Amino acid sequence: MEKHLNLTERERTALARLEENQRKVKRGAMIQRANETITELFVLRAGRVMSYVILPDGSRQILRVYFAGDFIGSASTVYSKSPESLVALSDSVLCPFDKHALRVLLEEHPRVAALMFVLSQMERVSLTDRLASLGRSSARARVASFLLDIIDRLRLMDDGITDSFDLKLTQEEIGDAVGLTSVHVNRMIRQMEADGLISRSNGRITLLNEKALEEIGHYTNRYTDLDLDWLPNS
Amino acid sequence: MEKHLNLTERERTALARLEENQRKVKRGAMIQRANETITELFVLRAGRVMSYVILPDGSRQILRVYFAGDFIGSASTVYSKSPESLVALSDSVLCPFDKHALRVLLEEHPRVAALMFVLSQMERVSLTDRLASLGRSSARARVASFLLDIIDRLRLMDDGITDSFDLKLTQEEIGDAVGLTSVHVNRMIRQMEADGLISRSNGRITLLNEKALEEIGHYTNRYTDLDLDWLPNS
DNA sequence: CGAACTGTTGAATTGGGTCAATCCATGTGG
DNA sequence: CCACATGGATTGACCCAATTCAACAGTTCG
Repeated sequence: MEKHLNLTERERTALARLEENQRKVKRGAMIQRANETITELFVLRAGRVMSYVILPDGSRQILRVYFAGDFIGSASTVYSKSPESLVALSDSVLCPFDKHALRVLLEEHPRVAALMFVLSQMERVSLTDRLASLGRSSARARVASFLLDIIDRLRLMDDGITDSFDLKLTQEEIGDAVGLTSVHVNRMIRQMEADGLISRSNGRITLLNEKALEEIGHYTNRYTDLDLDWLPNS
Repeated sequence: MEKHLNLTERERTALARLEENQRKVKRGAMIQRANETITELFVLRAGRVMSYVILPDGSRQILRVYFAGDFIGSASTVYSKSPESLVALSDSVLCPFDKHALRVLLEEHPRVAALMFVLSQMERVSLTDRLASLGRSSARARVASFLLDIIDRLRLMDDGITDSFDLKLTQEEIGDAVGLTSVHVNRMIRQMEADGLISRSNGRITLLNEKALEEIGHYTNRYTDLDLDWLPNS
């Protein structure tokens, strides 16, 4: 994200201070449980994390998958009890910090505050895209756009990624993210494989025809084409 | 929202400056068209507005309904082309301001910046609730939670509201908001009416058994129980 | 007054869910 | 090194919630 805003030394230091403390967590570890009191948020330094909620009938909705560099748990800035659970999808490194540290940061570094606002807006738009996907498209489309979103977000962090990536999600989890059962996710994936759109080996997925997948999933890459010039200059 | 943060005179003035210009729009007026270039955002001073996207197959997903006091179009802070359309659901009054005005505001008033961040987080959580609703619950549940969300948001602005409100949405629009067809929305509403959960006259809806509706819709009111004490003090 | 929405209802259809069996890869403890 | 347990992937048969299609009624408004 820093590529969009030339941070001053002072700002850089202030942000780095948030990452002073580190906590390693194992795959599957619960980082935050829904409805429990929270005062911390995190920078995800390495690994992969998901947020989700469990409905009263036991079904799960995965809200978002997070990657290195993301701020997570920022709902704690508004609610005293967490609206969502956070679980590590792979061994991860978290940098926890108190919401009061965030206050100091926002007070002293208005440009960083603006940046936080912007990041929050990006996440909002990403959620609306997924809302449209769940509300108005077919199972096939949902799976396609989900895969595309994940790979595009991985590309933001790692320029080396071309057309294949490690999903680190079971088909059940994919289903819980896009509102389908694991059985039906499997059918869609196998169908996409049969159609030559993707291929798989181990947990690794290769997108063989990204153009077609974008069409199927009604997908738009929002991560290019940002306009952050209006942000305060150093 | 100001009830949560005692703004100083200076801050109040700065916020008021955003509302210097007014624009009246009629019901049905397009305020912002998806994919068109944008540089403005708005404070919705009076009336009701919705945001939505149209998918390539022509179907529509309503992303959010906005009420007086809401900031709208804030995606313009990140994207040069609007990711969503905005249309007035009733005659409305908008206060447009340029994103550069937002920059000045954020630079000079860190507490206001923090507040904007917080509002943005609240909207994010609201979207995740709806995501869970679309992804993992039945038609009945979706309609129930949608109605509850609307009435709770109206209550925030108007303490006089008890159990009835004007939806100002057609059944087709409700469907486009919760991912159903208008036909099925009608069936759910009539069923809820037959079950004595709601009643209707004109466009007005009365919730006869809110407790039961919350149960059915897996609904949690997020608007109570906020924790904003950490926000910078004046 | 007529056109164009909006709401309502029934009948037929279907996309995705449910249930259940089987396969397969990884452990893991003895 | 083997026997067995466990969790995910895969597939088929059947089911059902929601969609589609279609007809009609009530309202609004130019």
